[in-house]
Amino acid sequence: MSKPTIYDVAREAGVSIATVSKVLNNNGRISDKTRQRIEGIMRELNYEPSRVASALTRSRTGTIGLMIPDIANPFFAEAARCFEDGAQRSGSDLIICSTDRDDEKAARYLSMLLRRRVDGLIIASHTGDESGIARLLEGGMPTLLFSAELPSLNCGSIGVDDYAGGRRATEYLLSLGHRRIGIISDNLPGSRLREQGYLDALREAGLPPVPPEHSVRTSATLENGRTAAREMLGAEPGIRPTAVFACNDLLAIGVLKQARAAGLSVPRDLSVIGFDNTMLADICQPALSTISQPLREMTRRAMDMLNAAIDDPAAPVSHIRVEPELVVRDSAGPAPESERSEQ
Amino acid sequence: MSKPTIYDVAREAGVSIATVSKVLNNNGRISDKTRQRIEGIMRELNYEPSRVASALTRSRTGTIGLMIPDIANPFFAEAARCFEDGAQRSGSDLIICSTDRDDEKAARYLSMLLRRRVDGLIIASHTGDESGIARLLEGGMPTLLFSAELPSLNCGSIGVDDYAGGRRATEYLLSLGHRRIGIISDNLPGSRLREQGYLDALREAGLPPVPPEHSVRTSATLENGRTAAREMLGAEPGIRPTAVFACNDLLAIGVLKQARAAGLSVPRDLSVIGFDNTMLADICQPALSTISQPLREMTRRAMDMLNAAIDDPAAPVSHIRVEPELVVRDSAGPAPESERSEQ
DNA sequence: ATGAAAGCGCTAACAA
DNA sequence: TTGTTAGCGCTTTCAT
Repeated sequence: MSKPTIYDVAREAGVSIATVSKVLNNNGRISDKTRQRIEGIMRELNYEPSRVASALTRSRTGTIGLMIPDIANPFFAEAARCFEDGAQRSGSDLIICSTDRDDEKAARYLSMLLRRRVDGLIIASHTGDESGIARLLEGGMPTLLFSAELPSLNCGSIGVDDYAGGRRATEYLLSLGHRRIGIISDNLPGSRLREQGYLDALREAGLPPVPPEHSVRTSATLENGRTAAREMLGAEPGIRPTAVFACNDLLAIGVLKQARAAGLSVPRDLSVIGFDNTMLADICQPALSTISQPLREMTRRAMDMLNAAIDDPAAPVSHIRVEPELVVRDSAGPAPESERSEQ
Repeated sequence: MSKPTIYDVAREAGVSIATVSKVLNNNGRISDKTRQRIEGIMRELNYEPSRVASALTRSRTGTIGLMIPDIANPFFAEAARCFEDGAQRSGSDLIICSTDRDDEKAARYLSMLLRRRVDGLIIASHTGDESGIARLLEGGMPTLLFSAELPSLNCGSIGVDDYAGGRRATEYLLSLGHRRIGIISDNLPGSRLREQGYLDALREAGLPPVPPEHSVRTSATLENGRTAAREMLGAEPGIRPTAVFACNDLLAIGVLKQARAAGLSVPRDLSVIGFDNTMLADICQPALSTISQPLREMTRRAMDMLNAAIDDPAAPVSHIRVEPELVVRDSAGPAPESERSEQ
């Protein structure tokens, strides 16, 4: 009473297993009559061909690994969903691994994925140590970096143009008349680029360098955003920032929360802009103006790139950067009259 | 230059593959000396044993399937994270399938999981058609229903006590003096139980039956919550509900949004209570009072149950119901003076 | 158009 | 303690 195998189907149909295999994979020449008979029997037997057996003979398992920091983080959950759909379209399944940005955990997952002989790997969780990825590449594993570039490695990548995004966010704030603009950034490489865009935008606007107390770097949680904001907004009006650029939505929402707790009205007393445009941006109050990553497009292209790499591991890798977009909602407004820049 | 196999290790170590297999699985008697030599060689060769080959010989693949409506939905993302950790602890990997509550999609995923020969299945996505699950059970697939019971099927299940949760939410609102309490519920079986708890609580409080316009059933999106609230709150004060129980957080947040749009202050003019206690409840404004599902505990026990079923498919199934808990935040308050019930 | 047979990389008796 | 061997359920030449 165990699961039927290809032998059962063959016996029942009075043909050889080779024939059954051919109808399974739709190759070879099979007469319509036998094909239909065999298909009927498969249905009758509730036959499900073993993908583990076929993975052993072919070189492909039809599974791809996705490493992210945490599936419970809405940004990555949304990305994972897109990847899942993409994998599905190309007949693969996804194994999602939440690394918590823990190098040891990441290494364990990596080994697991290798043992599973995944066809390819998408890494959306920068692990700090490039050596693991370098070894993957040496081993010939098709690998794609998502939202992270490692220029020293010959590994394809796709991500939003973080620098442009940071710049765009800052320019928007500047255009609203803000001149004291704080930043809360994450430790990740992408976040550093966003910060660089921010700095350049300020410099080009002729503003003085950002004082250290208006720039904090932390890791991306709501609570950290709050803490950072508490310090930054503690100063008196006229000194504290009139706007802050948070390098992701979670941090931005922490700022919103803290502003409220401190009795500051957003956007009247303080403007806030985030990054990522997760569903949270639409849920918080006031709704968050933010920089949107075109996830759907990014993941679609990522899957295309990965599939290409799987089909031809020798193909040259590419690095793609897509344009982020400003999404205006309600959390950023004109700088207070008294603080307006002259431009 | 392909991936090393057990043969490569054996040759290099000058032993048979059986010996290598034994150190791999830590069984059989192996002298410490050879074990260490073999382990050294494995490391040297960067050997990763093929789990697909071992899955073919043993009966287990070490993977379990998780069917949910949508990984991008925070409640399920949080649950998936817990499941992932649980699977990890027992040495398995998770394949997550977002069905969008689409029966056809669910069927496709189901077949894929069967072909992958998953060791077990957690179904957290009620698909409406029990026949698929019935067939699974017949086929001997260890299956666990999460947040859904199918009394007609001999399938283990674990979930929160929805009835008690609905009741608890409603009693809380009653205790705040509300007497016109609306409900927005989902189509899912769990949601119906929550609604039943709500109805019973109202009846026992001696309140008149809920008029139809104070009870809407829709599917769980923020937008639907908003729409439902728009209708329900359109009536004049004195007629419209002073409180609404939304059967999940997403719907509740929709209500919050609509209340704000309609110029109603929460909780002064309207109290709102949700269900699930997702991270959203803490992010929205005012923070949402809600009924919490002890996800961590539920998923831990779920994994235990599933593993037990995998180890002994003949063992009797159990149905576990865990207690939900009221989490008080800021979205529910006393009923307006003029509306207080007498009790 | 169909079949026979040799693997794929492992595990698990059973021998030695 | 170690080795031999027969599968596991498929795919894929190569014959027929």
